Amino acid sequence: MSCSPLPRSFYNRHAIELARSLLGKILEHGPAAGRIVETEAYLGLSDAAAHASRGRTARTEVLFGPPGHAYVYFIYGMYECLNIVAEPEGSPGCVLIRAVEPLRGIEEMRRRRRAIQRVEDLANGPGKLTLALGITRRLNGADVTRGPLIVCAPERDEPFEIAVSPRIGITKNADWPLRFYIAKSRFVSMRKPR
DNA sequence: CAATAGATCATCT
DNA sequence: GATGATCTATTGC
Repeated sequence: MSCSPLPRSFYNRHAIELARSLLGKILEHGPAAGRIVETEAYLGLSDAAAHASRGRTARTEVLFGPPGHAYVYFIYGMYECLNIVAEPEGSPGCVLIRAVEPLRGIEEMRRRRRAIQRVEDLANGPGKLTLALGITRRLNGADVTRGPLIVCAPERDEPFEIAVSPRIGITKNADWPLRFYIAKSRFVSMRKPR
């Protein structure tokens, strides 16, 4: 089962706007798919917490490229995190995907996360969802409008309320309210800001 | 329940 | 050489 990707124009706007708009959308990688329930905006040069704040390097290259591409980076020697590049080429805003609600390919997700019992815990964190969906650095720079990793609109648009909080796990600009999540979702990550 | 330790390495100083 | 957009297991109350 597959969905049809959102167009590039969807991503060509400010990171904060994109972070809100990605909530409720479907993230699909092969047989595995989930509904995006939690995101964070990273703003670029003005945002000391953003990787791109230090300018253009080998790692941050994709952030400065055109919108609608995946930025996947390796963190803490162990995990990988998925971002979607926002804003026009040259402007490095992006959106960190922090949690998804498993929809399809749940058996595949369980296989990739052996020890996990509850469906709620399969992808409720940035490092967990990449494991559950099989997303690795091989997908860094991949075009999210073309696959194999794609983002698309849900078949039925269900209304939801968006909650806002500070971003999680950062030390710089730790009070900026750039984390967005679906208010009543059981699938958002639980860790507290620091 | 909350707090913390340990795993482990690419990136940048 | 230190740090980091994390997660899990374990310890302690």
